[in-house]
Amino acid sequence: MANIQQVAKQAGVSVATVSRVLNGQNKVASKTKQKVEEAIKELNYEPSMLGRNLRNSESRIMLILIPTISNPFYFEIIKGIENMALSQNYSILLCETDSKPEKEDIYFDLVRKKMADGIISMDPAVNIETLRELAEKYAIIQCSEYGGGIGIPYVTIDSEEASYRAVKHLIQIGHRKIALMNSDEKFSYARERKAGYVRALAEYGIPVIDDYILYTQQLGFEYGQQAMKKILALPDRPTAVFAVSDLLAIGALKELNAAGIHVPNDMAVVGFDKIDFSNMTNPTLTTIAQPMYKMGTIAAQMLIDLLRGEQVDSVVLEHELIIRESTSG
Amino acid sequence: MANIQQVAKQAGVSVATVSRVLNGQNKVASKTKQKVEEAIKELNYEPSMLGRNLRNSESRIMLILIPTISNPFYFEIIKGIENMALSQNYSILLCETDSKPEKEDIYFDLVRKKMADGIISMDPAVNIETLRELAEKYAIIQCSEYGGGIGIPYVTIDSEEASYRAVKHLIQIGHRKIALMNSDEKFSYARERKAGYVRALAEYGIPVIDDYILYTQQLGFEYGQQAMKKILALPDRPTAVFAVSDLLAIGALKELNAAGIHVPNDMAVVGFDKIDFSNMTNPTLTTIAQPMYKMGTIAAQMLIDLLRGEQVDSVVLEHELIIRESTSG
DNA sequence: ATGAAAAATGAAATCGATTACATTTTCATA
DNA sequence: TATGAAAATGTAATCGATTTCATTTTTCAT
Repeated sequence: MANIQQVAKQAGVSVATVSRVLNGQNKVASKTKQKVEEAIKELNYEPSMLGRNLRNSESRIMLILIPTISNPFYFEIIKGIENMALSQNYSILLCETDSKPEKEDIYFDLVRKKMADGIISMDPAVNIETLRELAEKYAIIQCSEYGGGIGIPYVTIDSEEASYRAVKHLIQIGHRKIALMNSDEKFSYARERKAGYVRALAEYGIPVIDDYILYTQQLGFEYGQQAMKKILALPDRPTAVFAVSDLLAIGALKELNAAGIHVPNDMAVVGFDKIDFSNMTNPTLTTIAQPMYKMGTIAAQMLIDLLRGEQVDSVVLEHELIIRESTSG
Repeated sequence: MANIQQVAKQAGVSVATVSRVLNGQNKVASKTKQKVEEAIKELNYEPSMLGRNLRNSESRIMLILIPTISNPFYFEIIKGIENMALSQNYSILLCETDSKPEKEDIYFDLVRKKMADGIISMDPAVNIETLRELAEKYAIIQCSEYGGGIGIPYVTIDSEEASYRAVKHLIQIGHRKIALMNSDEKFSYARERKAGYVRALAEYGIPVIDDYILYTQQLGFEYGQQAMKKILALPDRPTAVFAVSDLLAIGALKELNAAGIHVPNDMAVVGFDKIDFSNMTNPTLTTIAQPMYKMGTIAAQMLIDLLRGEQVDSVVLEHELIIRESTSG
């Protein structure tokens, strides 16, 4: 495995010249350049990023923190991040935290140890205080989920408004007994989506019934199924459910199917995220679409800007209510 | 951001001593050790992996090549890899190739440039010749999908046998007109699964009908839907379908649903992979389960062994036919 | 107290690149 | 042809760790 010294020797020039050829910017006489390129080819030389990175004090790696890889919601975001990163010569380290602080810390260490230049955090469970401290020394962007007011730039959608629209849609098609299948309120998105739910109900003078609001520990089919079981056991059963995640909604649909309850006639269902699978269910799922790919590219661009020392501002992207069979027989 | 020099100065020792304290192995007087540790704490020192990696000529990063992140089949494998990697102080760089050689090459470059120590390839589209060449100089493990006979260790299941069992199951419950929804035969798994299909039919004296074998360009719901449309248009319609991926099978189910064809009564369906979704469909999907998590941990361990210079042998893991509603009314 | 062996520590080379600064070469012009 | 500016190239420091080998300190039996 040749190094730059050997290339220099082979080409009969100094390492500086080889480096200049490598990086293209500086002027090198075309004859010299040719000699160097030949030497590179002959020796099958590939510049080591280890050396380059040390010298440049950068790793050109960005850390992506996600709670779990199992939620397809993250797919498109990751693709967006990856493409933007790649186009600017960054690679991405995908880190699944399982929403556990210990695992989070392992990954934070990678930044502290210069193995990664910055972080795009999508983990709603992230310890916000740790994140804030870290952000003082390192470049961090929040994507999708965020803690406001801590000075870390984020890109997201207006969850409150999206939720409001989803619930309003249910009300407008005639529902008044609407359940909310939420996740833990320690997550900002959970709080916001609840707020939107409450606002929509309030606007139509519908009282908020505590029993209609369920909390799931995690996002996953099973949790949606369980929550739906509880809803079905309610004495005054709701006629509609708004779930804060497609995964929950799909689990709910499954449970409704099993119970022989017709969707949307007996129970309407709305999800959130528009994951691919939400169009494969029977009936297909009404849901909120987020511009995930775009969110990813923007997050990556923001991080790169931040790393360049530029000022970056938070971004709120548009969302869209996608009406499908689960709310329109 | 302190470096080892400053710690040494602060502690009144040499950098060698600090390094020894850092790495624990060498004997350092406990008094000295304490001084150093205090200095580390005072300066908030974190050793830079850039320096360490350059010196050690390793990056402690392993590359995971997957065709697309959108197939949940990879979830558990990735988790397995990640956990094993983490436990041995490796990080994983997740790389989506989209089965495009250009993208593949970008990632291969990371290995050539020492940004990654080795590769776990799960990409069936990977250029096998490139991979073989690369394997001469770098550590590579094939996971799930593999090219045999090129001397690169792999961990996988017996796809031919799994496919044989799936089709045999369909035959045993009474089907004789069985379609195969395959993907491109450039992939080894596609060839093997077809072979298993053919063997099962042959065993029962059922002729192979070319029209019953469909090829999809990719694995994805839409492709399953399209293929099912073609099957439904067949003059002598099959009564069962074996799809080589759950994604295809789920798309097929969707299409059957839309066409008002009852599963399994009018058409039985078998998938492959046992992704989470496969239990959420209506009806639930009969499928082949692979020990994905285990496959991941083994692949990671194999790569680490390879990096250590040890001899590693290929592994074939068990699979299991999971019979659910789509084949048992 | 002495000396040899063992333990602890330090000096300096090394990994492989980039780059500031110094030096040499080129080349147009007087 | 001599001269000076511009262009090309080289020298050597640097990034931040690890590690070999040399040196110093400690330990302990005599």
